[in-house]
Amino acid sequence: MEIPSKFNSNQIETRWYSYWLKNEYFKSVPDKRPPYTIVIPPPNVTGVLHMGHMLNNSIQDILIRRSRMKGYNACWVPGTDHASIATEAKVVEKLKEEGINKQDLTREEFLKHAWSWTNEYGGVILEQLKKIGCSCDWSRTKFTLDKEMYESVINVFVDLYDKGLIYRGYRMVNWDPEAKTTLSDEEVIYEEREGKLFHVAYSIQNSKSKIIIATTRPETILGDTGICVNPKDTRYKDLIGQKAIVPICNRLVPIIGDSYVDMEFGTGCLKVTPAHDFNDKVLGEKHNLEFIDIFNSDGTLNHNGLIYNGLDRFIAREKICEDLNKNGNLIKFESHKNKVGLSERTKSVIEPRLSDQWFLKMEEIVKPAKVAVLEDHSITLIPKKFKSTYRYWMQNIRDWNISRQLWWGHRVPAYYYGENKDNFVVAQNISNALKKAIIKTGNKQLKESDLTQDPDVLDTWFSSWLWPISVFDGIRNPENEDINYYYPTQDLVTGPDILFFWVARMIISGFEFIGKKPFSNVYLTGLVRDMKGRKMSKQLGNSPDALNLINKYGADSVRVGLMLSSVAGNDLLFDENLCKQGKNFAIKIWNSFRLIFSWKISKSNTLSKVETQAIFWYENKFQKTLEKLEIQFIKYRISEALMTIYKLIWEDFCSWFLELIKPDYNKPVSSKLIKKVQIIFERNLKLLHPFMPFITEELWHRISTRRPDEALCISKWPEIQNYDNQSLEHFQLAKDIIVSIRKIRKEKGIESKEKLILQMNNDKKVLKFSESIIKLGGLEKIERNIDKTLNGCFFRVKKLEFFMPLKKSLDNKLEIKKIEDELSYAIGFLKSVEKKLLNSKFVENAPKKIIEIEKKKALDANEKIALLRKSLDKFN
RNA sequence: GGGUGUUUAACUCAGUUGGUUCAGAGUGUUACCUUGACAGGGUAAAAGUCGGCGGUUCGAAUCCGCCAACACCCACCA
Repeated sequence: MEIPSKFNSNQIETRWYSYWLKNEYFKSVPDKRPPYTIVIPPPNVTGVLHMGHMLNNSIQDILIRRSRMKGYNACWVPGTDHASIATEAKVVEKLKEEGINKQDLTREEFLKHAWSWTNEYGGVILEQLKKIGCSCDWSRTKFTLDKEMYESVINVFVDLYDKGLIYRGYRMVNWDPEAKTTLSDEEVIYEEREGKLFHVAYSIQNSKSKIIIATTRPETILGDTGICVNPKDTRYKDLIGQKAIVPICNRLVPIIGDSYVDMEFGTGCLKVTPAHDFNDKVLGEKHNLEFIDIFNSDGTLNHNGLIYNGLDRFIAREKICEDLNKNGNLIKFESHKNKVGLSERTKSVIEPRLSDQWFLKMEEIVKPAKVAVLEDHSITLIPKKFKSTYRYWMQNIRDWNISRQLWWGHRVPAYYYGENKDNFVVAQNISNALKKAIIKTGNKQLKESDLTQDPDVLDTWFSSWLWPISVFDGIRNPENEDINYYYPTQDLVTGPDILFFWVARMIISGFEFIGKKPFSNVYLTGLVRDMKGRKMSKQLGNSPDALNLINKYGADSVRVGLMLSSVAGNDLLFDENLCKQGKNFAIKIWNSFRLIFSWKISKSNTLSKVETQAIFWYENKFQKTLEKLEIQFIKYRISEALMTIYKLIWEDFCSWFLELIKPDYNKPVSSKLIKKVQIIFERNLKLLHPFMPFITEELWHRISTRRPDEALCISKWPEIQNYDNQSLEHFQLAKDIIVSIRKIRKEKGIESKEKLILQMNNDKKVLKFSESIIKLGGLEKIERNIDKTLNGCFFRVKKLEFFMPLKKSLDNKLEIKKIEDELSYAIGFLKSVEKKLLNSKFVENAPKKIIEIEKKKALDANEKIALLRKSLDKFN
């Protein structure tokens, strides 16, 4: 097979991905092997691949591919999320461009648009995952709105409702009076605005004194149901328990005490409007205050607004101020900066408004999830620093508001009969609902058409929290083969920003619905940021186009680039140069392959001494590296593992091993050597495959013709074997000597072609790799004795002294100075060690081991000093 | 405002219960090297008072306290 000199990544990527798919290497069905399962964090169905996905999914692919090679039944389940808020917003926007208003559509019409949008763009991101090499079992692809997935969510809702864990309540939501819709927190932007702080006097019942409050929104006075002061505030604490009279509407409201009130702010007195402020709502609930809603849905005042009924909230504000002033209740106003929440789309000021919602009681069901992570450690968070975040959340858990005022999603399975909102039943579908309603009311005349389903849908997380279960249909069918085999899964890889939203809730649901944890390890990646440390976002436009990067550098290289700097849980500053580094690495591997397979092969079946040494050393080095790699993987130090392989291949394999066995120009190598090198090369490819799947598969097939069952991606990961550490130390010594020789060559300007002689006084047996030293040092030979009469220079490695006779005349003074410098350093070092050993406190307190080490340091230093003195003798 | 982290070479990061020959890696930088896989390369070198101050200890990058800067999550102040 001809080997192109240039490596073209794009060509091989498509070829090998379709080869993998054709042979169904990624497909998994339960069998006798142990399972290794990962469920993908489902990306938004309408999303496009960004750097965060690339990082996240590269890590999952590395873990999956390695496990597959290690003999596990690897199953990576892909899929997408319907992402109600994001998707609905996109659809609304698109319709708007076409001149269609959401309000003008029926629910069914809108959903039709949403589905056609989903069918058009949905799954694009999954195709993009294929581009980066993700080895998912695509036959298992799931979407959170698929029929089975939908049913699972509904079943869970009904189940939790029947257990008494779901209840109806109300909650403050962000209301956009212009669009007349609820906004999620993400859709509200806060803007600093210059406003006014009004000081308003409230009379106190049965008293001539007044109490003055400060407010930015005087129109909400009409909804006031309390006055609050800090109980520690000596100015007001005596008033607690008394009643105040709200101006204009003359309502009698209690004066309450709560430490929430900041004594320093305004007058230290707070008016409480529970129906129109997030904090006031909390206070209102805590102190049992009345909730009075004063607004219509369009932001005008309602009947509770009395004479202001029908006026817009901002006009009402001015009128009320005027009237307060007339009545003498407006003491003063001052300018005041505050943050105002605006609707992202309509830019109108949002109005906090009470709204009916569904809630899930959390207190009881979180218990096993707390234990699993914090007590029995059956679930590990990586890195473990996230445990404290997890703990904090779990201890401050609040009931989960699971309803959303949207159409795109799983519709709340509650059915109302009659006008009263409290008359409803919860059921899987309308026919079940009818049965329940008939039983509940005793009215056999009820028809399906008398029932109205709740218009809201469920929070997206209320479907994603079931993901590890529902992808295996474990909710509807808890005893099926898949769920029994694949669940619990092993690893979950995701970002720390959704540790609470998603990860914690999956743990909760796992225990609640299956009675088992959903996964054993959670690997939390960092956020991908740009070189300035900014989060990558569309608004900033600082996110590189992921697919462009792949085209430019190749998928393998981009994967390497991302992995090189991504320590678990630490944000990574993404620099395109890292992809370049990845590409250089790919090219290096490609060229090493070209070198080996360009050699002429002789029929000889022997190995030279250097070749034997090189193979022996590399075998040992490989085993030691493999051992290191296993540890790094156990600890999920994936970027370190990549660096380990990077160095094994670039340094050990290319720079040392290949240089050692490289034949002289145009000389052949023995067939025996080629066979050995081939095995070594194949094993290198195996270690590298999870990180760089495409180039490794390509080279694997170039080495020899393979049957389909011999593909690299399903080949066996090398088993760890014993290795000889001492030999590795001996080779390290040889390397140090070679480096010293190269240094002298450079210093003295000796060409690499010129053969040199190395002399030493020790027995040559101390050098186990002398032939290797001769080859890479460019030596003629190594001699047993140092000839002191010759011109040349000394160097020392460990405790050995070497001398190289040189033809060039040398400046002896310089040589002497160098040795003297080294000597004075050694003497200084010895002194500091001796000082330590003379310190009685050190000797008394330090562990024996440490003292031994110090003693050895002194001994070694003494030996070195002697050696240096001997070298100096030569010059005298 | 509450919480959680981070701060080590020009850059991105390691540094595992305080203790081996004076803190490591990759990239970058500098010098030299091109007919023999690869200039997308090779060989070598330089580069850090471990954020600041104080404490514990025979000994601190590592443990404790305070301060500073930055980041993320939560709540956003009448």
